Amino acid sequence: MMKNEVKYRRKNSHSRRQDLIAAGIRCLGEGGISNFTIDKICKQANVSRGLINHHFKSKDEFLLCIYDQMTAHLVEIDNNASAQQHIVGLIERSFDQNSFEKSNLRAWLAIWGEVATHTELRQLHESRYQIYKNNLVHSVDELAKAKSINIDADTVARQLIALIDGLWLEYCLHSNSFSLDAARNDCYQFLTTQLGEIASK
Amino acid sequence: MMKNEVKYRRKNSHSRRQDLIAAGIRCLGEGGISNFTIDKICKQANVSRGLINHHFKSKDEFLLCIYDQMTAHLVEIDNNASAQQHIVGLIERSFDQNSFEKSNLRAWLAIWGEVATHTELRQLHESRYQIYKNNLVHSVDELAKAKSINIDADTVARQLIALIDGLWLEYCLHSNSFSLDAARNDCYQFLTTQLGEIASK
DNA sequence: TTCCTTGTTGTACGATCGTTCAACTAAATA
DNA sequence: TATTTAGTTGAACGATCGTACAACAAGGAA
Repeated sequence: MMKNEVKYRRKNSHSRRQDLIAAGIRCLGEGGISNFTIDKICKQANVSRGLINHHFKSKDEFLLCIYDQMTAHLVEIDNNASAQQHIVGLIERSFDQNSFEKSNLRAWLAIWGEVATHTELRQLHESRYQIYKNNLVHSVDELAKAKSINIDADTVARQLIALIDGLWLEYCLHSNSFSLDAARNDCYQFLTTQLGEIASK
Repeated sequence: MMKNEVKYRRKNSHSRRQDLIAAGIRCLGEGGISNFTIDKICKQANVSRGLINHHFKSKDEFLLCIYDQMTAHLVEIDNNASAQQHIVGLIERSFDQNSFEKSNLRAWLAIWGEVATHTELRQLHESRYQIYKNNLVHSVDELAKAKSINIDADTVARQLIALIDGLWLEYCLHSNSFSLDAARNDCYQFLTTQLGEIASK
């Protein structure tokens, strides 16, 4: 007889939830919301079909947890970083080759598509966006004041977010149209016209 | 007896196809790709379940026709318009209250989400984008030359497209965050920094 | 009026959807 | 070792998915 003939290995609730969330994000990334299926998610996570409903109340709540995971890093703030470092970090992270592979266009499209339907998801989405934007407004304002430049920080933040999102979207949809370097430069050029010279890195 | 006791009224193939396409776009807009269902589309179009497969070979081909319809106006060019009118028209149309209601975020998100999966859809998408962008590059280049401004038209076009798309996305996802007027102004401000003063309308 | 074309209906099919739940068992506890 | 806890399985449910197709009928042609 073999020694380890166990049919499956147990994990504690937290660890298994993480596995399932990662599998869910992978499914979203590979085939959008149509691929976001109990069957396929469980297959991705190498667990049986019924397990996901043991760890999550419903599919909707599961999606909420996935959104939480996907956006957590966007609202984290490094208190040791300067305003400029915060802004530059945001741009660099948005167009970094490594993190880029992970953040998947289709996963985001799917999530955004669901925001209109699911009340709780929309609430979390709004809340995350407010924090994300306020952090940026604060940094832009700080930087402008340090440089004695008179601008509307709210407007500049909105424009920068739009530019980043638009470039990101455009790159994902037509990756051979331009490079990530070009996208980064576009952002820095915009910042320079608004806030003067920025040391990009 | 009533005069018109007909069970249904016929339409020619073209007219019925248009009805179904309109219904399909409405379904996409209301609930994304999950709502894009033969059942629901036919209900929207007030026809029976089986009719759609009579007028379209498959659901995939139907989606292709929908994309064609949704993007047709983006690649049309008015030969009587100046370069500046072309660019201004693009911005105005992107953030016009009326046309805005029709062009629905979720329909676009759903379409973009499918681009990665369906080969033919991706090909049409790439082709449309190339035309759309080339038209803009051409206008930017013409305007810059007329003003004797030395810029890279390709870069400016890319940035403007990204800004428009990003603002549009941001507005759709957080419509109470800023106004369509603000979005328009953002675009004109960007253009002004690149090409000098633009008469916005 | 009768015939014919073709637009339209509605049922049927197998596959897959999200969820439930009884049964099982890995692994910690006593 | 025996008992308990709780993580896991897999079958089953009704609903809905995309597609196929035989039957029907609207409306023009003869």
